[in-house]
Amino acid sequence: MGKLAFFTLADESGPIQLYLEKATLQAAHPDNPEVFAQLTSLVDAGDWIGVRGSLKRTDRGELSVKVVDWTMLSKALQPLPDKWHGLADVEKRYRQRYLDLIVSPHTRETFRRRARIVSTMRRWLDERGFLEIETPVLQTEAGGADARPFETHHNALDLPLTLRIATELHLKRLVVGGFERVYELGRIFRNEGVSTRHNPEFTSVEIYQAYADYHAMMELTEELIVAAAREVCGGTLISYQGTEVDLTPPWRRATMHDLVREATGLDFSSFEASDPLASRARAADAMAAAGLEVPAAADCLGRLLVEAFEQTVETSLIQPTFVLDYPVENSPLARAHRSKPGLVERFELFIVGRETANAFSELIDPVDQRSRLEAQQERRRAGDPEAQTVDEDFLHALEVGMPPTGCLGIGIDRLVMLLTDSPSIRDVIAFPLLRPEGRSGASEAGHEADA
RNA sequence: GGGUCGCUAGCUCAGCGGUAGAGCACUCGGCUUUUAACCGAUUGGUCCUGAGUUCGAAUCUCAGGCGACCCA
Repeated sequence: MGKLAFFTLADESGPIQLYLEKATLQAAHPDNPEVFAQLTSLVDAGDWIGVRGSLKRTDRGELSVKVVDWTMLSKALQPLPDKWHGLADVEKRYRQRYLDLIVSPHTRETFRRRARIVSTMRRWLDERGFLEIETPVLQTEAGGADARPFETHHNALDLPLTLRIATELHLKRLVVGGFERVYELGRIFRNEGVSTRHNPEFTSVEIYQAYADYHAMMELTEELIVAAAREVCGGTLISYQGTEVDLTPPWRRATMHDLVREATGLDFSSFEASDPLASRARAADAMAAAGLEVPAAADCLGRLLVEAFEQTVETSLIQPTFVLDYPVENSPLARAHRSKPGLVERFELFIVGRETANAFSELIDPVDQRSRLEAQQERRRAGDPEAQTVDEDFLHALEVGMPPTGCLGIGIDRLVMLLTDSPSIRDVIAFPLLRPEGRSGASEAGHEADA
């Protein structure tokens, strides 16, 4: 049996070396000559132990605790992953996140940053008089976005319910009620596929400001995201997956028409004809001639424009870019453009080729809103499962009277990906949705290991 | 939805038609100023599942499961 041993003791604040000297321990425990052997033989990597002792620097200069007493706080029954290689298996990192967190400081740092981003955004909004109000997750009608909801059921009321796909329609009711600045930062659920950019439950913040329009929301977007970037990246020049991204405002503003024309040479405003079908046909021919796909579901000029944008422009928008003025057909909740017929006052923010925010001057005209939602309902009947429904109570609220309002929605997960240099949305969600494993899955994963 | 790749010990991986392996971890013993791997020994496996080909399958074929990445 030796006379000396070294352990590394770590808690969330970091590691420190334990200097274990047989003579010191025995002198402190004259009644237990085996104290050194017990400590070195009973303690394994992963156990939680407590120690008492004095600080010293070893001959190698490492700050250490010279241990005189110790106690086992919690025993690890499962061995830790290889201390050098860590958890290389991506799937295992997601399925057993607790292990990933133990062995990967980088993963821990990502979730610390996520927390700081969220708290910075809340503080920024609170300081400017925005009020956070929680709206229902369980809804009889899922509205406010083009997406399919999760369906559930309330037993006592025998009532079918859906999980919310957006917070929009309730926050607008609050504006009707007189709150001029409201927001909600919370979980949204969409019954859709899973990818490096999509998780069925994700976090968004929606912000509503009365007497503002989408131009004001652009400035708000810049300031809010810059505040988060400064908090976790220390500035506005960041690197994402090897690409330099400059978040210094002001960010580029460009209309969807101009961006599509730049990329393809196609001027969609020139396709307009007196007959909507003729407009659509002219645009379709031009797109086909330019080598673009023309999906049948894109049944009008506006949808074709968006299609052309998605095919040719979207992924090329690396530096932050506000894309302005969307077709009315794709934006049933946005206000008609003040000067451009057929368009709405809406922007989406793209960074590293990904939609990161969406905003508009709100549609507050209840008559216009009703006809747009009825058009959506018609699409739904025609087989589009993502088309919106008519929410009569929401329309009633608009009839009571809503002030001009700007709104903004930001995808928190995608923003966190950007600011933590994470390639997959699963890297920024602690427990992303995964298909259950057939055999060992849930039961074995229940035995947690500790650091 | 399409394609490519992966799944072998707790972890990281090798083996690619002929007795299932290595390093680390675990257990036991030795060493003791170490910074991923000190020295010895012992443990440890439904080679993802199922079917097929074969004298013989972790290995080849097919189907399925679970993932990763790319494309739409």
